[in-house]
Amino acid sequence: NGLTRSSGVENGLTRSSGVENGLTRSSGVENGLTRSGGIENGLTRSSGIENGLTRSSGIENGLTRSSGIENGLTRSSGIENGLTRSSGVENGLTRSSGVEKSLTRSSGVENSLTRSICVENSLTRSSGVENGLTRSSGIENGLTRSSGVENGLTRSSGIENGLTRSRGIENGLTRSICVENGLTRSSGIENGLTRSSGVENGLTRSSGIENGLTRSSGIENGLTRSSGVENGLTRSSGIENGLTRSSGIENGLTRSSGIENGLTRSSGVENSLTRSSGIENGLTRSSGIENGLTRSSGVEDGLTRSSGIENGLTRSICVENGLTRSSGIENGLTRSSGIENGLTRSRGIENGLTRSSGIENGLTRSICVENGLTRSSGVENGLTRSSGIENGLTRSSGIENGLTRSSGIENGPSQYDHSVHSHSSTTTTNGHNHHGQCCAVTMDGCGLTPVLDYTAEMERYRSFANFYAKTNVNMNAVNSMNFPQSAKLARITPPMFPGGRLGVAGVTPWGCHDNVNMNINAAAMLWGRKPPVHQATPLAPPTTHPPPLATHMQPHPHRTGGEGKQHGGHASSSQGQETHHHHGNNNFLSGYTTTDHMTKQGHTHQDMLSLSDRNSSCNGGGGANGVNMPNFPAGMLGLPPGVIVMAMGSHNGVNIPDSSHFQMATNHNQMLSDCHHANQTNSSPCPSTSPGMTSGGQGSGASKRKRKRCGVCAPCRRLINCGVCSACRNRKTGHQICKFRKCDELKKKAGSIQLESPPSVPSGEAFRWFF
DNA sequence: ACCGACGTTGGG
DNA sequence: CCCAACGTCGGT
Repeated sequence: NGLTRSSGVENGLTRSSGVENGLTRSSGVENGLTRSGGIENGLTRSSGIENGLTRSSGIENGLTRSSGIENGLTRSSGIENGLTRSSGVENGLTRSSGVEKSLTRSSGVENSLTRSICVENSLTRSSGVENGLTRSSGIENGLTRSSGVENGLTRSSGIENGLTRSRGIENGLTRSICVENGLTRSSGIENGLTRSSGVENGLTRSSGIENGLTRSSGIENGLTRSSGVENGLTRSSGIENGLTRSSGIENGLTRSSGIENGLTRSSGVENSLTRSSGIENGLTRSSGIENGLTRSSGVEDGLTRSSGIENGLTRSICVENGLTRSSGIENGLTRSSGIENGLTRSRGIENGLTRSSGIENGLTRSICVENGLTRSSGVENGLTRSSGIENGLTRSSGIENGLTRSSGIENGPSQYDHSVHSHSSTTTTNGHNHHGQCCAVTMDGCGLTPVLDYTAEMERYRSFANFYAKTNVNMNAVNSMNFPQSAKLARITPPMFPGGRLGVAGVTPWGCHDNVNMNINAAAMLWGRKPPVHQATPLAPPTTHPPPLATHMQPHPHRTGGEGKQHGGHASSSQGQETHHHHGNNNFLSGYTTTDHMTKQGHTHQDMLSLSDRNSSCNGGGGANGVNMPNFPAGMLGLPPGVIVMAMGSHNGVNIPDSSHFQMATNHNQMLSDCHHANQTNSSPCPSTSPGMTSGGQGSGASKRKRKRCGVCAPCRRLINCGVCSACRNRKTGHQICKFRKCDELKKKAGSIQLESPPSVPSGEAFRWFF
């Protein structure tokens, strides 16, 4: 009962088959092929096409329409009750397949590829696109929309109930993968790459970006937002319930990874790099920075904040429960590393270097310094403070339980001018502390005050930490379950710096000789009664005796004490060299590379987010090409077995190695799999043979039992029947699963016991996820 | 090897 | 009881 009509066609083929009550019409076609098959009650229409191929198959009650296309390919297959429409396309490819009750629309496209695959009840729309690729696959009840895009790639895949929207993009790549109930939105982007993958219930939004890369992956219930960025790279990965926000950035790199319940925010930054990684329950914030590098990594429950900085480098590494803050700095370097429960603060500095490293429970503060160098290293439970200094040098190194204070100095001590006369400036030099009090420092009027001050500061901080922790607890409570993923999420185990052991080890952290000649205004101050008083209070409760380092290491099983010690001296000395680099170099990027190299500590896991090739397409990231992820232990975000990597068949858009796909994938596997024995065997998520049978002797002929789908192979991951294969067409009588969903394991002979490859998906397999 | 069909299983 | 899907058989 169908109507098939062809008119004004020249050398074209118009074919309708298996149609019931449908209308198939082709008009104004030239040299084109128009084909409709397996349609029921559908309307298929092609008009004004030239040299194009328009094909509809396996549609039920759907409308497929192509109009005003030139040299384009429009194809719809396996659609049910959907509307697929292409109009005003030129030389483009528009394809819809395996869609159910959805709307797929392409309009005003030129030379582009618009593709929707395995979508269910969703809306996929592309409009005003020029030379762009818009692709949606494996979506369920989601909205994918691209509009006003020029030469861009917009791709959504494996999404469930999500909204993916791209608007006003020019030459950009927008990609969403494996999102569930999430909102991914890109708008006003120019030449940028926006990518979201492995997100669950999250909001990922990019707007007003120019030539930037925005990427979110492995996020669960998180908000990732980038706005007003220009030529910048914004990346979030492995986050759980976190908020990552970048706004008003220009040519900057903002990266967050391996965060759990944390807030990472960058705003008003220009040409800078802001990076947060391996943070747990921490707040990392950068604002009003220009050409600066702000980095936080391996932080736990810490607050790292940078604001109003210009051309400065602010870095926090391996901090635990610490507060690192930099504000109002110009061309300065502020660095904190290997700190535990410490407060490091730099304020109102100009062209100065403020560095704190290997400190434990210490307070390092620099305020209103100009062209000065303030450095603290290898300190344990010490207070180092510099304030109101101009062109002065204040250095503390290898101190244990000491107090170093510099204030109100003008044109004071430099590295080779050792005349320190200010009574308020005290420096301990001895790298070796003979016995606790040997190199202790005393100062008039400073006996107790600093202690109180420090205590107050730490209390303040701790209250913050507690507050923040509580906040997150509540946050978690809302989400009920403790995230199942968190257990699987690679533990955040940044290799720690040698910490307070630096000085003890006898290694001069900076490799400088001047300390020996320093005028020592040695004064004793015994505020080093550290352990019982305030240090061991809230954060490191009962364990007083084990060396602090060991204590610290405890929660990080991946790290070995030997490792820490082994690299201890090396790392510190490297930092010393690095210092010089930075000092003489205004370009943070160059020093940046050096730094990374040094802090890598021999780990080969560099650039775990696989920035690599993406940099080439991003100005901001370009400079950071050599950037490595410092201090990430082998286990951190490596790809464990079971990783799935989805590239959606496109070889050019691949860049899969995104570490973020890690656990999420595994979880997803189990979710999709109907096998629930995953935890019974750790080697294989789902035994091919039911546990009960165990045909005693040999699995040879036995196994008459019905086998289960493995749940992890590519076909098993498919959600929707193709609707066009033989199995689908003969569903009523055939009782067979869709050909494209047939488990790879079940395809094999029943007898063949697979000894080798466990269900971990071979990388190649993942590429066929939806095909 | 592929397809269609039937009997049957296992889960909801 | 229903449904999805596995195992298997026979035909091409």
